[in-house]
Amino acid sequence: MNFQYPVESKVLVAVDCIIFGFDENEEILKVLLIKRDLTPHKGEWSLMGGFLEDEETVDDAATRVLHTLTGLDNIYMEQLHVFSETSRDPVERTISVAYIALININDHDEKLIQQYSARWFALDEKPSLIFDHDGMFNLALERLRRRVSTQPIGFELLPEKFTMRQLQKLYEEILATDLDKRNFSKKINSLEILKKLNEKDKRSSRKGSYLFKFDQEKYDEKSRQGFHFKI
Amino acid sequence: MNFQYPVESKVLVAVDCIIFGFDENEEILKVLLIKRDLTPHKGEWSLMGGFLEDEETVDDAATRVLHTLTGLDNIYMEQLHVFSETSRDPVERTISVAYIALININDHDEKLIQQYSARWFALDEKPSLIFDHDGMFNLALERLRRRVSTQPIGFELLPEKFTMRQLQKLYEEILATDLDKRNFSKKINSLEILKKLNEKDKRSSRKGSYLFKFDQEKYDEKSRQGFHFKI
DNA sequence: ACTTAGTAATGTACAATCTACACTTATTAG
DNA sequence: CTAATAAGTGTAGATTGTACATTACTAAGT
Repeated sequence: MNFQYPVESKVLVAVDCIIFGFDENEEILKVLLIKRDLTPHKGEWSLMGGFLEDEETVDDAATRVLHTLTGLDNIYMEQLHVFSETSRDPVERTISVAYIALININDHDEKLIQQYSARWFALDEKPSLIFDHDGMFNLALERLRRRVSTQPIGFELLPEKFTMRQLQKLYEEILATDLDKRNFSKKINSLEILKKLNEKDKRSSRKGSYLFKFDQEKYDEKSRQGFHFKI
Repeated sequence: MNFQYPVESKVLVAVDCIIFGFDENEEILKVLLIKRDLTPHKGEWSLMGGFLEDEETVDDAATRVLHTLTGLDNIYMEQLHVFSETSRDPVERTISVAYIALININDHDEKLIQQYSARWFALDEKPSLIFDHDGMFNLALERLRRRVSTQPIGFELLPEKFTMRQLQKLYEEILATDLDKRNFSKKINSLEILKKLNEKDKRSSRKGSYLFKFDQEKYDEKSRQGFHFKI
């Protein structure tokens, strides 16, 4: 095409990822942060991010950034919000598209985490972040809280096979509330989107507790029939 | 500051607005579209949009764009999603931040609408739009359907004073469903976020129907106390 | 082989909310 | 004073949510 728009200002576009993980041992939610190695604010904590490249969508860029830090593909990821205060990045005008990502904390590549001086932080130990990253984090947590009640995304934070207790602890942690064990499993089971396996996790007790798997096909089928996930 | 990022590609950033309005007479939801006066696709239907300027946030840009077309300030507006396919705009690489806006269809400035060759379309008469604007519209409608059940934003589409019937028709139209009159008003009243006025709308019947106002203060107070709007 | 320790698994009664459904009331135009 | 028109309202039954305590299972230790 030969058309061109009248001269308009172009800006740098970045993506920043709020990466949540669930620590199975401590049974708490954590966020993955990196020590920034660019000036300004070198050495301070920051979200993992990167700039949009020529042949990428912003989703592509976020996928790339997530892969770079974790070594993982197929990470659950969702666009959060565009942050565009003119002074948000003191270096140059940059707008940033924030993404929420959910990963199983045991899956990621330790070497990469070290290479980027990254660290998992319990939410109540999260340091202050550079630029407007604290705002991004807060919005992400809010969104996660709402999403986890209306979409079956909690499973993204757990291993493929998990116990009912793990799932409950995950929800309790994200929603910052206590739940009744009986009511919780009743509720979850009534959704009919989990497969109960003939396999037990024996680490937690002599009796062992049954493992479950999220049944994506069943969920998709039910969704097509108008089912809405709700916890 | 004297730092500078290594050379990264900058891109054009646009905002595009999906503007919904509720036609009180026809009792249907409509969308405001403009006839594009730029090449390419000159003369085809499009969302109202504009480019991000130097000293603006994307919210500012959307506010400006909305004001330009409607003459209105304080329009309810919400960031929807970033669209960034590399080929989405054939002229130049442009990413667009889509916004949903809700306005009272009777409030806008007729002259401006004419000046921009804009027109309100019933949803089932919406023409195909340029670029990826159909995708933006579809996502906006989905989002509106979810939002209207969980946030008190339906009122943005009605005049300040409205009847219970109008509110119900609005919900029926957005949710594309029929609702029971008794259950609906019971539900709405139980939320206790409307003020019933001592004033009737006599246009619709000899008896006349009471007018209501959304009580923002009461809503804010209840929200602070953990209340969640839900229809 | 029996006891113990420790978590897993499960059911019920009551309260709250949702759903379906139809008649009476108020008003004014004629 | 009658007719026409939409507004306004209640109840019973079904479903869902909530609070709450006991029994079941397993293996390790004696």
